Amino acid sequence: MSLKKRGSDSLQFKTHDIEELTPAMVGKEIACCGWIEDMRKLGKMTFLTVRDVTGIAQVIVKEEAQKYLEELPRQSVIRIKGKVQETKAKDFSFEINAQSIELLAKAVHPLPIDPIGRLESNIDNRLNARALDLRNQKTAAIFKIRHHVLASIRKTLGEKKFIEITTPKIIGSASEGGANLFSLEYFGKQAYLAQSPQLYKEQMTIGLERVFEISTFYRAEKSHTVRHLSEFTSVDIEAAFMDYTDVMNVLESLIVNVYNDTANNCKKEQEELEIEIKPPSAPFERITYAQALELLKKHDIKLNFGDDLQDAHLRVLGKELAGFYFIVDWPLKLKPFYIHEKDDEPDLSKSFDLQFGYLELSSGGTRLHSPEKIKSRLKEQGLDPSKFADHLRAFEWGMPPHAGWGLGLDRLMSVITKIDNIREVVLYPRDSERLSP
RNA sequence: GCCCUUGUAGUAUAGUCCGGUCUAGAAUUCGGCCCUGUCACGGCUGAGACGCGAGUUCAAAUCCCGCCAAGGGCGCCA
Repeated sequence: MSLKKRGSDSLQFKTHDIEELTPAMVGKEIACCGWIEDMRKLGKMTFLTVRDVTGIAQVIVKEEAQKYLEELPRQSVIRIKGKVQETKAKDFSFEINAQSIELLAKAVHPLPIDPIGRLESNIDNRLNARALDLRNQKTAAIFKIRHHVLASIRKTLGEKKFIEITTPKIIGSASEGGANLFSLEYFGKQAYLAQSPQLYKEQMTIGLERVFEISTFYRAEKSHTVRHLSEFTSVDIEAAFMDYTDVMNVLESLIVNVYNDTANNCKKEQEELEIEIKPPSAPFERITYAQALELLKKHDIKLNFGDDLQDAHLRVLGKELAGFYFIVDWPLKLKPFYIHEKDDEPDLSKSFDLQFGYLELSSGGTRLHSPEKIKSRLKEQGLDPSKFADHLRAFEWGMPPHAGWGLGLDRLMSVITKIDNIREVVLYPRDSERLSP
């Protein structure tokens, strides 16, 4: 029996992944590996279903091979050598008649959750046993989709001439304002975990013009909701010579491509999750902040210009505007110091949020590139420009006009998979209560 | 930081409102026996639980209080 050949690779353990087995191989001797998902003993023969990451196969064990079945609990890892043969099974088009079974690793029962999901374990137990939870095909489907989402994002941004970068997560200054940062001791100095690559990605437009980063960032807020985590994955772009409408278009086509790619590449995963990924049509609806206030007025919610849109308000808007939509032209005072004002209406800003229903997925805008303007905005917001000296120096070196956004990948995942709790779509979520595993 | 809800075998649950019927039930998992075409196989059988502490009561899984844990909401989230 020859070992599995995959390009120039050969695998020591098996001749085939399970998905590579076909009814046309009846009579052929094969070896494959996987986890025992189910077992039905019928006297002098036993049916196993064995799963690897590619699929599931039925194995029949009888006669002498039955000696291998002792001490073989479910979820144990086994290597099967056998012959492909025809089957009478309902759900399989062939089966493997085992000649030998090698126990590679025993699963020690009781297991902390039901790994195949017949009894749906609660999220707490599943997160405590996350690796085992990935044997549940619903859970595995989420992270297979996530892989395709990431691949799609990299493809789209690469095609649009964005260069992938990685910026520091350990930073020396917490002076940006806004969210609370985690602090840590760094060789005797005070350091912080970055909440965003904002300043670095802006600086990188000088040398690389269009950059993007996909990384985890940190926020030390005791938020207790289904949409917040202390450690989250952000997709960030920054592009020289673009303004906020340009980067909105980038975001829009990125989202549409993600939907198209996952719709096409993740058929099995959609079945597992009992969802249909339906690509949205571009352009997404765009309403201004002022129009959002008008809409809310119709629902007897009276806000003054300059009031932020609270969660309750966004829920109302989300019912009016199903799916993806942009809220643009926010009051300047609601936006961070680096956001550019509108040329004709300086109380407004060249900014946008991308929403899905009530959920904010992304925010971005045209950035200031004049260091003088940034300094005065910093002062307006009660921040000390001297704390930004490193950053502001770069603005003296030929900072191009630029725009960008940050997109919450985990929130996007929860929208795509139609799973409300963000913890479901993150392998090992970190929130104010959970630090392990 | 504030508010609400929930803690019963490994898992997921019934019972809690209205204390006694609970020696805590069914399922699944796990162990043993039987079974040569299962497919959530089936049959027989065994093991396994009231989060912790204090209280009320003749009597507490059930009511009260505290603690712990979990889930959710608000706020926070440049």
